Amino acid sequence: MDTLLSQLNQAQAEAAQHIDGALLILAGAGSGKTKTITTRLAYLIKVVGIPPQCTLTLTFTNKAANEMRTRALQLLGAEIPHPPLLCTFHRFGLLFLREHIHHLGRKHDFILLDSDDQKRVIKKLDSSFAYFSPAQILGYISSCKNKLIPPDQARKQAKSEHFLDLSKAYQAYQAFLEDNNMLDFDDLLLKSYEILASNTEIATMMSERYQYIMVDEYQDTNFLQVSLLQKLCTTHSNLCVVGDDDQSIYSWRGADISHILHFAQTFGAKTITLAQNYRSKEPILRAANALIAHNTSRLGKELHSTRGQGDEIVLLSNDDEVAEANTIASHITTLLAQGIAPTQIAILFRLNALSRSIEEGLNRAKIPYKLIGATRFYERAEIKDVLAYFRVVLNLNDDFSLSRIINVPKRSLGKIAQEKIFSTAQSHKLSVYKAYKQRLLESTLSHTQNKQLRALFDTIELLQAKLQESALGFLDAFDESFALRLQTSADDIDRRANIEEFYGYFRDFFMQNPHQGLDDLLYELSLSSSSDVEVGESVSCMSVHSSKGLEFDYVFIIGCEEGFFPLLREEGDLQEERRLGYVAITRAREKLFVSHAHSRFYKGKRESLAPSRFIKEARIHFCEDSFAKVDSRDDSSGVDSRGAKVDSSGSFSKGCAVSHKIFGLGVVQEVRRQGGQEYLRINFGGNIRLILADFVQRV
DNA sequence: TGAGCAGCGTGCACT
DNA sequence: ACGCTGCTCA
Repeated sequence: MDTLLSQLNQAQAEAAQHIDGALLILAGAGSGKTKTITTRLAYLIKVVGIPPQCTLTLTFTNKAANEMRTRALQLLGAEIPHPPLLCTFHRFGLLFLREHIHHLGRKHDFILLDSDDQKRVIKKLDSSFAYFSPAQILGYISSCKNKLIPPDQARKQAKSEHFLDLSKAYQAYQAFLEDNNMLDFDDLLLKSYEILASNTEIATMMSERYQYIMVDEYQDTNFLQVSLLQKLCTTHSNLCVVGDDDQSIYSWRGADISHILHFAQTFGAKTITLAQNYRSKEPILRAANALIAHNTSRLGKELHSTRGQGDEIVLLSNDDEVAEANTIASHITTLLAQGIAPTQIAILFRLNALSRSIEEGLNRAKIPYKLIGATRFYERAEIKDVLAYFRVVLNLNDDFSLSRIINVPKRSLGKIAQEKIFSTAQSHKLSVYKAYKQRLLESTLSHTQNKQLRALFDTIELLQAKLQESALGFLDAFDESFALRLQTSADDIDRRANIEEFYGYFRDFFMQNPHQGLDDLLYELSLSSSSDVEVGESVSCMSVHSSKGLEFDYVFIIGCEEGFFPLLREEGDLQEERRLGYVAITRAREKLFVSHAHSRFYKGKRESLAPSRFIKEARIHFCEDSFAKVDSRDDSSGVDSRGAKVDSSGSFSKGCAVSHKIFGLGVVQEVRRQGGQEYLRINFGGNIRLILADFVQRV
C-alpha cells in the first residue's frame, strides 16, 4: 500500500490524496498526469474504500481511456468485482442513452452517425442549402449543439440571411435524424444532457451513483460537456479535473479555454500545479517556457526539467519546401544510422497540406514513414460498406444504410434507378424493403434491375437467419455473398486486406464478448473511429493536433513560417497558435529540430515567407548541430508516502459505530450486500458516504 | 435508338 | 469528388 504514493512527487501525492470537493490539477506537459489520476483512483478505492463503481473517469480519446484503465488496474492489483468506469465522454453518453433514451420518446436501437454519414445526410436534404458546403453546415450544427442551442432557437437568434439559412439546414438535419432514429456524436452528449436537465430524479440518481468524477484534458471541454458534468454533480461537488490551459488547442471544435481558466472560481476548487517535467531535456523546456510566456490568457506555470541538460535545439533554414524535406530526410538518415529507432522520430506540421512535400523527401531518401491521422481505418469506404451491410441485416428498413450499399458491388442500380426506388417507397410512406415486398417497385425497374434487387434482399434475409445461429457463421456467409465480389481489380488488394483485418477484429470481438450482439459491435466501431492514433514501426508524420499526448525522442517541427505557423486567417487566435507551438515543442524528449523555408508553394502559387515569430519568442537561435551523445536517464522518484493498511472485522448492522482511517468515527445507516461485497452507508458527522465494509472497523 | 449505367480522366483536400 | 464517353439493355 505504501508503494501506491511512494512513486509520486509531493504535488502529485497531494493531488492523489484529495478526496472531497472540486479539484483542479494543472498538469504541465510530461508532468506525470496519468500517473497522478490513476493513483488517485486507486487511492480512493484501495485506501479510502470508495466502491469502484461509484467512480467515473472521463477522457476524450479511447486511447487515453485504455491507457488509464490498464494503469489503474495495475495499481488496484487483485481483480475487483466491479471495475471503475473509465471511458470517453461519448461512450458514457452512449451507455447512458442506451438505458435512458426512452425518456425522450425514442427507441433504444438508434443508429450512430459518424462524420461521413453526417455528410451523406446533409447531401440528402433539400438542395436549397446547396449554397453551403456540407462541412460548413455540419460545423454550424455542431457549434450550436455544443452551445446547447436547439434548431428553433438558432432560427430565432439568426442575425442574417446567412445564419437563417444555416439554421434552416440545422432544423431539417435534426428532423431527419429524429425521423430515422439517428444520433450524431454531439447528440450522445446533448441528448444525455437533455434527459438529465429535464428529469431531476434521473440526475439525482446518476449523481448519487457516481460519487467521484474525474475529467481528463479539461482544457478541451466545451459548454455542453461542462453542462453535463454539472448535472452529474447535482448531489456533490467531487469533481476532479485535470488539464493544461497551455495545451488548449481545440477551440475550432467548440472547446473553450475559459472553462479551465475559471474552474477554480466556478466550482470553488482547490488548484494543484504539476510543473515537474519528466519528459524533456532542459533546452526543450526552456524554449517551451519562453514561447508560452508570451500568452496572456493563462493560469501561469513554468515547467522544470528533471532530465538535465541535453542538445540545444537545432534551427534548420531552407530555401524552399523541397530543400526542407531533403534536409530533414538526411538528418533522419543520420539518426537511424546511429541506431535510433524510427518509432522514436516524429515530424510535425501545423497544416496537413505541408505533409505532401515532406513525404516526397522521405520517399526519395527511402525512409519508411507512417502518415498518422489521415484516413482512419474504420472510416475507409470498404469498411463502411461492410458496416452498412451489417446495419441493413440488423434492420431491413434502414434505408439510409441500404442506400449506401444498394449498388455496391455494382448492380445496375444507378442514380436514376435509385431515385425511383427511394421516391416510390417514400411516397407510400414505406421503407424500400417494405415497398419491395408489396411489389411496388417492380414496374419502375427493368427486368435485370428487379432481379438484382431481389437477389440483394434474398441474401440479406438469408444472412439474418445465419446471424440468429452464430455471429461467426454469419460472417462467413456474408463474406461468401458480398465481400469477395469487391475483389475485382488488382487495385482492390489493399481494400481486400483491410476487409480481412476487419474480419479479424470481428472474430476477436465475438470470441471475447460471446454475449454481445452485432449491434454492440457496431456501436463499438462507431466510437473507435474518432481520433485514436496508432504509432507503427516507422517514422511518424502528423499534424500538431494529432501529436497531442504523444512523445518522441526526436521531433522535427516543419513549416515554421509566418502565416503557416502561426497559421493566420480571418479568425485566427494567435494565443491558440502559440499553444499549438507549445504542444509541438513539448512532444520532444531528447532533441528538437525546428525548420522553416524561405519560400513555399501553396494553393497554386509560390510565396515568399518570413521565419515564424515563434522561433524568436522561444529564443531558438541558429546553432551548429552536434550529434547526440545520449545521456542516460535519471528518473527521480517521489518522496512523500503514507500507508494505510485496513483490516476488516466482523459483521455490521444498522446503528453500529465504526471508524475509518480517514473519515474517523461514524454510524452505520444501512448495510447492503451485492455481488459478494458488503456496502455500508455511513454517517460521518453529517457526511453520508457509501464505503466498502472492509475499510471500516467496529468500535 | 435512346436512356441510363459504369469506367475513366482530371481537379482538389482543415486542424 | 466532378464531367465525359462508350457500352448495355429494353
